[in-house]
Amino acid sequence: MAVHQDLRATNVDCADCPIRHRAVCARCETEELARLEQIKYYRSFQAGQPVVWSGDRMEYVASVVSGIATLTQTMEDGRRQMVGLLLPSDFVGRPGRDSVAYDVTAVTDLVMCCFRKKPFEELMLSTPHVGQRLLEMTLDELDAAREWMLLLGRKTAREKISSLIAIIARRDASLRQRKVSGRFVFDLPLTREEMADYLGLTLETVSRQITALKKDGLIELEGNRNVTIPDFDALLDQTGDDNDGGFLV
Amino acid sequence: MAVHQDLRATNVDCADCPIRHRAVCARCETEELARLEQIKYYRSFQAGQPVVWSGDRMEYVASVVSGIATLTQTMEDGRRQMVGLLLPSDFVGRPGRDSVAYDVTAVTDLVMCCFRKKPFEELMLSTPHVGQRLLEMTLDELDAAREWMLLLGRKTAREKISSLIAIIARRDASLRQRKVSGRFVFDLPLTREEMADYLGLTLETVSRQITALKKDGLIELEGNRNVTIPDFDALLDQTGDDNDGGFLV
DNA sequence: CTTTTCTTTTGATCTGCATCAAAGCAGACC
DNA sequence: GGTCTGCTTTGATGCAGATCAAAAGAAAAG
Repeated sequence: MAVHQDLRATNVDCADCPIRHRAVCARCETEELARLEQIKYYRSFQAGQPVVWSGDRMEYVASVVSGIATLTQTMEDGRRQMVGLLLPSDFVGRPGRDSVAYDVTAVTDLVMCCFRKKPFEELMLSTPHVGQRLLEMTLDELDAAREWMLLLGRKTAREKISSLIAIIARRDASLRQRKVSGRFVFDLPLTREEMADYLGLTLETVSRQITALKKDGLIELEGNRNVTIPDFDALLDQTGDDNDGGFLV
Repeated sequence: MAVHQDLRATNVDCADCPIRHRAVCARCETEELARLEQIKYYRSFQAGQPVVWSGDRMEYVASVVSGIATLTQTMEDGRRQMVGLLLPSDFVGRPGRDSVAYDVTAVTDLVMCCFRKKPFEELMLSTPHVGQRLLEMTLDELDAAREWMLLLGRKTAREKISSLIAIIARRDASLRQRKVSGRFVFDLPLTREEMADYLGLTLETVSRQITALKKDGLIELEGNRNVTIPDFDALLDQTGDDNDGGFLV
């Protein structure tokens, strides 16, 4: 999720935190920053560790400082669907509701910047900018969810994998402030099984399709995490999307 | 989307409009109501008519007064996925962005209560309650989208149809203020093809599964729109969901 | 009432992905 | 080094749902 250009980071701890950035926005009061600082704290999780379970109370809202987390839903018989992928600067939590409807899990080691919910909600009421920013972020997430629904409902396995690799490449590039063209090199943050849960496939199908993309020269692999995309547009052609560049998130 | 209990409707024109209700909330100023009235207007659409196309500018935000509309995404080769279903009291539009990313279509005759975007955005800045309510609604929609993603990614055809019928029954019942148990009778607002677009299936599969549910006594059909659910819990058992009643939307 | 058009059902066949099974690989730990 | 343990690949087979095709209803139009 992109950070506003008119915002400046004031420390490295939480450089990408969208909430905090909003608080130090040139348009806002320094008082807000002070109040956000008071209710802010950090939490760390190890790779694989649950952050919260579906149905639990979550007494804070938070943004990802570093690492990756997933939101997943699980059916009684164990079928699992990922419904959210949180990268640094993404937000999680629901002001106005105290329990979560899905499992949140740390995929890699994870640091989150948390705000206790009650004071955060009060802050939202008194400072419209914070709520405004949150609405904007939630609407972006909704757009992303709708893109994801098209993928789940109508794309083929090959299109799904191509889309996911393109999404990760793009987000990785934007986090590193690189531009979106030329040769991409990055590590897949997810296992084959996690990719399958993202895409509504089995891990075997994911593995087979990645092998196929490799054979077709659309991606190169070093080990089974490190990916190189020699020609990003060629990969985009495989996603089934209108690749006119007008892309969200 | 449920309307707050502490809100009262003041006219029949737009009885379920969540924005307007918020404006006449006992906690809010009457001034807000007056300002909302100034920027409000109604638009009607005939069944089948497009409301906006993907990529168009949408210079208003709106809530559905009566009728049904869909949000759909379409791939170049014509594959289509519904990504939103708007029933009365649902909201559509994006403060802060001027173009839409999907087609909005009237499924039945449709009346929408529209607010010109610019003044609406200004109103949001000055009256936190309106923005607050909008955030709440957007978060609800995001939860619904995530439930929908589980359906698209992991459910079988039978589970998908059962889920859709249950969703429509529940929303129909809540619109009519009936309680959620006992015998449900209602009309399907969607054609088989529209249901297929909702569920990520083909219309033939939808038809076959509906026939199967009928044969198994889980639903009764009169014509091919009017549905009776003799035993709602029995239908819920077919959806694959934890039917502990803790359901959103 | 008849004709046209759209929607729905039903049938036959095909195929993409799931499932089941086993072998290959790589990092962690002793 | 060797042995685990968890991840990934590859193979063989099966099946749910797609596709192709046509008939049967239902609603709209003349």
